[in-house]
Amino acid sequence: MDDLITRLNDQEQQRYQKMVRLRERGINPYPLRTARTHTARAALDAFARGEAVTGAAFAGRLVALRDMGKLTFAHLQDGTAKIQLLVRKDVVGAEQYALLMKDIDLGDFIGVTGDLVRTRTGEITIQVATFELLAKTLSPLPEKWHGLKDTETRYRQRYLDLLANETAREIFIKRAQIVQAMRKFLDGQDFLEVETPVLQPLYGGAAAEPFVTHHNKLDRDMYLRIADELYLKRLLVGGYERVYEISKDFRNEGIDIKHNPEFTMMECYQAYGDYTTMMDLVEGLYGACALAAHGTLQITYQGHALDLTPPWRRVTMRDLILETSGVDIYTATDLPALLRRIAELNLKVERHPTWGKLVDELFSTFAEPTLIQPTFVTNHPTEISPFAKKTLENPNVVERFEAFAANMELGNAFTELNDPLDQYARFVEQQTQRQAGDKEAHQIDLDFIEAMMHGMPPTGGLGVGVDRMVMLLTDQASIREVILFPQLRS
RNA sequence: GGGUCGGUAGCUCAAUUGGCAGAGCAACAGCCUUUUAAGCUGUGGGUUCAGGGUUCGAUUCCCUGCCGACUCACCA
Repeated sequence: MDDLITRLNDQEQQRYQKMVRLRERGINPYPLRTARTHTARAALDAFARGEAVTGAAFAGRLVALRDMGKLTFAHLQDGTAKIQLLVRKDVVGAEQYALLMKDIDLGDFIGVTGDLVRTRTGEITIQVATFELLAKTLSPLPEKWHGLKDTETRYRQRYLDLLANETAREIFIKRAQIVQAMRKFLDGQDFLEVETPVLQPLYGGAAAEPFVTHHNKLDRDMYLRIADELYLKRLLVGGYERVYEISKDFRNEGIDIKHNPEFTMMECYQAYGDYTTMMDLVEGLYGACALAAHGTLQITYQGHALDLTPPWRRVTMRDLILETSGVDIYTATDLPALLRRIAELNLKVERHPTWGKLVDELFSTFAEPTLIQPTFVTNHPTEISPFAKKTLENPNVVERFEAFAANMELGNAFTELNDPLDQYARFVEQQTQRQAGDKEAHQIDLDFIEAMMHGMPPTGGLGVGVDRMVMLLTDQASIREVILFPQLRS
């Protein structure tokens, strides 16, 4: 403990000395119990309604002190609101008053009792009768006016950000409201919330590199899940018709303004639905969450006015690529033909191109930057969609959509593939990609195939990035602003 | 992983061509009975991210490393 104390800076040393003085006078700086009768919000509201609030007990953090000599104004912040304190030396007594002035610091938790009054300026204020220390603070808090701006400190010591920056506190309240609305919406549609393994012997359900870990007693490597898909579908084989899971997924990829290695995903599956069912679901879900966070479907994101009112625009990937790049992927239907068209556009080609990957590249480069208003982009290449059913008209593309708004992908859904033999063939194709060097291609999951051989109903499935949704609904450009403890470099 | 910019007191920020490292808030000692970024007087507080180099002298210039932001690559 001594080594901790010697590491304290000068302000922390002073606070520590105050704590020692308090103990010497028989005052426990960390008492066991708090007697509270009112939150700041409840008391302010009651008084504003004209009710008298007398002999009330409050608890919170001391966040401002204005010492006028024989009286002091202060502000107490609790979990609900900030409320002004008026402490008069002639009311609390010289000894107590001196305690406040000498040994209680900004940031300390205190409990006060008193009556609510209005000051001359009209502010509803607790006229303090008694006060006591509830918890001593050793480190000074960030400055009251400029707040805390240093991004590294804001993310690494999020508690300081939440204390100093009102908007940060509000974002995570909205996040909770959004997730709550999501659950309520899905529960209301008779979806069953389930939990599936995070720790998996094989990973799958998305194209991504996993985090690898090791089980010591079993002496085998395990993977943190990259998606919930393959386990949730097993539950449809098991007879549940509508299931969903809201959970962390993990992808071992770069970190940037829209990607965190662990992120929250909502996946749901609905038997006897298809991808159009999922479009209706996305519109309903986003609507419910937007209403919970905003009370309206008209939102502003990074300067863009967005209208979430259904129906959202629905456009095929082919039409969108044709419209934005001039390339018709239904004319250039094989790899050599598409490569020739792409060469004309001077577009860079990756090392292991397939027709599907090039289509995706064309889409990302030309079409995606144009997608501001909510849009369902449909009918992706079969090659990059190993879990979706092919369309009747064209086996090169599948019944799939990705939802976009403000150039951000918001969700991904399929008419789920339930043909075990086709599924096996897709896995084999993925394996080929894998052997060609694509680390993100799927491994063959025979256990999943076996499940599907027992029969899976026709199903619509959907994945929605919860962090992305919160970004959109709180107007935040960076995913780090909507994750309490985001991954930083080290 | 590449590029650009940045890291100075507890917090927010200054510091001229390379010449004693400063301010506001916070802290400390005082004054003040209606303030609310209270005010007034005085005081203390620095591994200038770390290590090396150039120089009489480095917060400043150079190199290496660490950390962050943005950006590119990557990313269903």
